[in-house]
Amino acid sequence: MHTHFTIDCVIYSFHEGQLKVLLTERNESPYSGWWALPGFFVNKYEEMEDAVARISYEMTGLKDIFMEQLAAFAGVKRHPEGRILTVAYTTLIRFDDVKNKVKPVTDYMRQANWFSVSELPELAFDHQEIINLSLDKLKRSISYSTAPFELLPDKFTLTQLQQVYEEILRKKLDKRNFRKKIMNLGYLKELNEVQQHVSYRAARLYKFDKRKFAKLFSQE
Amino acid sequence: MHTHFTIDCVIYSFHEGQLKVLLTERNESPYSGWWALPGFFVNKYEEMEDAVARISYEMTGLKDIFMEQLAAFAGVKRHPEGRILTVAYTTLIRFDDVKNKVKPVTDYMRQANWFSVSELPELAFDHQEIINLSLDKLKRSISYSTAPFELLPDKFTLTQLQQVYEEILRKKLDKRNFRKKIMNLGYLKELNEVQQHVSYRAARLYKFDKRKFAKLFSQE
DNA sequence: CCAAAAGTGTTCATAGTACACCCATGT
DNA sequence: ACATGGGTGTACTATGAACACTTTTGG
Repeated sequence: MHTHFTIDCVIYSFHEGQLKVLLTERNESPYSGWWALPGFFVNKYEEMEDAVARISYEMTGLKDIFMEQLAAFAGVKRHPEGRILTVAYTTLIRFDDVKNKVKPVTDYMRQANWFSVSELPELAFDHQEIINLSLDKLKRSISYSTAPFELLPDKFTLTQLQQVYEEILRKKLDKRNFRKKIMNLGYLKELNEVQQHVSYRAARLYKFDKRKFAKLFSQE
Repeated sequence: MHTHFTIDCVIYSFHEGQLKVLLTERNESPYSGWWALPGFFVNKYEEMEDAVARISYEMTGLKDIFMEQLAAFAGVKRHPEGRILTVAYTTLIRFDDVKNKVKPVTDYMRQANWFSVSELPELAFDHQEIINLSLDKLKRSISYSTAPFELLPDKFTLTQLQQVYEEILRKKLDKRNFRKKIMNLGYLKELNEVQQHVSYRAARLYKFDKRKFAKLFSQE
C-alpha cells in the first residue's frame, strides 16, 4: 500500500541543429556511473509541483523551469529494492539561457551533460523508455504547441525554426512549403533585423508572438 | 519518501445517445456515501497493470477490460491522512456488453452506476478534475483513434456513430459532411443488413474494419 | 397518410504538396 | 569569382464547410 515515489525530468534543448536531452551521471548505487535522467525522491509532505522544481534544480542546477507531466512508471522490477513509482516530467529550454549552468548541486549526481537524442548512451533503469514516450508525445503535439519556440532564442531565422521541426518530426521538410505554412499561422513577427557574423547572406530574424498564438485558441 | 498509492478508473460507455461514466458509491471514510471513480490501493508487490485489472474488477465487477494511463495526481491535500498518489486510467466499453454486470465485489463500495458526463453529482476527492482531464484527452484524440467504435456495438448505424462524435466533441455535426468524411476514411465495412424493430425507415448497419484502420498507420 | 429518421451532391474556400531557380553576402 | 545558405511562386489536389430536399418504413 506504500511505494517509493520519485520524479524524473526529461529536459530538452536545441543546439547545433540537434535536439538534445539533459542527462546526469549517477553517483549512487544502483547504476552508479551510469547516465540517467535527472531525478530523485519526493519528500513526504511535498507537493508534486514543488518536488519537480526542487529536484530539477538539485540534479542539474537549473532554476525556474516549468515542467509538464508526461506519465507515471511503476514497474515493480524497476529497482532492486522493490517498486519505485516515478512520475516523469518534461520541458523545453533555450540552450543559450543555460549553456554554462548545468551542474548538479548534490552529490547524488557527478555531472550533467547534453546528449543528442539520436546518440544516447545506455541509460539506467527504464529511462530510455521514458525518453521514447516523451519524444512521441513531442512529435504528436508539435503543430499545436509553442514547443519549437521554447527551444529557440528570442530572435531566430526561419531556417532555424525549420530545423527544430525537422529534428522533432525526424523528417525533412520543403523550404517553400514550410515558410508558407508557418507565415500563414500568423503568429510570427517579422523583425527589421538580420543575422550577424555569418559568412553568407544574412537571414532575417523573427519573433514568436505569444499573444496572437493564444488568441487562436481562446476564440473557439 | 514513501506515499500511499492508488489507482482510479475512468470507464466510459455510450447509451441512449449519451456519453456515460461509471461511478461507485463509497462505503468508507472519507467521503462515505459520496460518488467517486472506482479506485483503490495498489498492493506492495503488484505491477501497476495488474492492479488496474484487479481494482477495476473489485470496484465494478467488470473483467478483462484494458485501460490506458491518463496521468498521476498527487496533491498532498487530496486526502485527510496525507498524500495519496493516484494514477488514473481510462477505458471505453460497449454498454450492451456490461449493462447488467456492474456491481462491486467488495464492501468498499456500496453500488456502481452509470452517469451522463454532463450531469454528474458532486464527486469525492479531485475526481471531477480527473474526469475533466480525461474528457479533454478523449476530445483531442477522437479523430485518430478507435474510440468511437469501442463505445458502439459491433454493428451500428452511421447516425449512432455521429452521435458518439457529437457527444465527445460536444457539438453538432452536419450529417452529409460527416458521412462523406467517415466513408472516405475507408475503414467502415458496409453490411447488407439494416436495423430491426424501428418504427421508421431502417438504417443500414456498418462494421469497423480494424485491419484497414491499422494499415493507415503502419504505412507511414 | 403521417411521423420519423434515412439518405444523398454541389459549390466554395482553405490547406497541403510537388517542384527549381536567382539573390545577397563574406571571404 | 565562388561558396553558402537566403529567399521566392505556381499549379494541382485534397480536405473541410455550408446548405435542403426526397425516400423509406411502420403504425
